[in-house]
Amino acid sequence: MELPSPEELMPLSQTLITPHLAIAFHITNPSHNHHQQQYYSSQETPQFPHQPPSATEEEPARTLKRPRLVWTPQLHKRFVDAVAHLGIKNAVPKTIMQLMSVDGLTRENVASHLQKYRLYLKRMQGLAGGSAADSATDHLFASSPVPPHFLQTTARSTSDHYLPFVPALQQHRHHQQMVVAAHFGSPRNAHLELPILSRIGASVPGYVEDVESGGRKVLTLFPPGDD
DNA sequence: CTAAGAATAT
DNA sequence: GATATTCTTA
Repeated sequence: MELPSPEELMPLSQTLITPHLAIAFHITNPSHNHHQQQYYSSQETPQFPHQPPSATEEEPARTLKRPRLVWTPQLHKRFVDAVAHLGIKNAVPKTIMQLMSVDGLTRENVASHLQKYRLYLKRMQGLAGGSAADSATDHLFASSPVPPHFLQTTARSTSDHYLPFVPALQQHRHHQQMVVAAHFGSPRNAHLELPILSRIGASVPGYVEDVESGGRKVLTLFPPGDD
């Protein structure tokens, strides 16, 4: 099965800044500092107010506060594809995350989304007749077709995985995106028993996308627009 | 100890 | 409401 080549992949990206940059730019908690919550390209150089009296120590990357993840339809599609490919059994946050191989995507991100998605699926099974289960909330979930076997009332025993992992093709239409300097994409999760994963060495290049959402700067893993 | 999943919190 | 974080449990 075709695995996404770097060119085929959506410009999946995660706004990431190195701990060093975060410190240097004094980027901290968005809820406390949302007015300065920004992510800078390698060229934009913000003028930060000042350095806190005793904050010159490097803070571990895992301790840094990550920006809120926005689940774009593209990203959700990757999620669904991953779940479909894995089968309900193996579709747990960690595995899904690994198969998605989206740079910067955390297990918690996936876990939270999975929880919501399962609720959606459950709610959808109730409406077997044909009445649409849309409440403007499900627009995201409705954006990607739900694989039939997701809606099994009881878990299957055999054949639960077979769908090819179809990468979301992207017509190089995303122009001037800000390419961030920080590139966390490395063979971070490159050892797994899953055969497919061994072939997925690819993490996606980094693009930065600031998005206004409810007055807060938020980060997207995909540029807005076409699919 | 890790991580899934549900329950809360922001 | 969407996503994050906490909490309990496997």
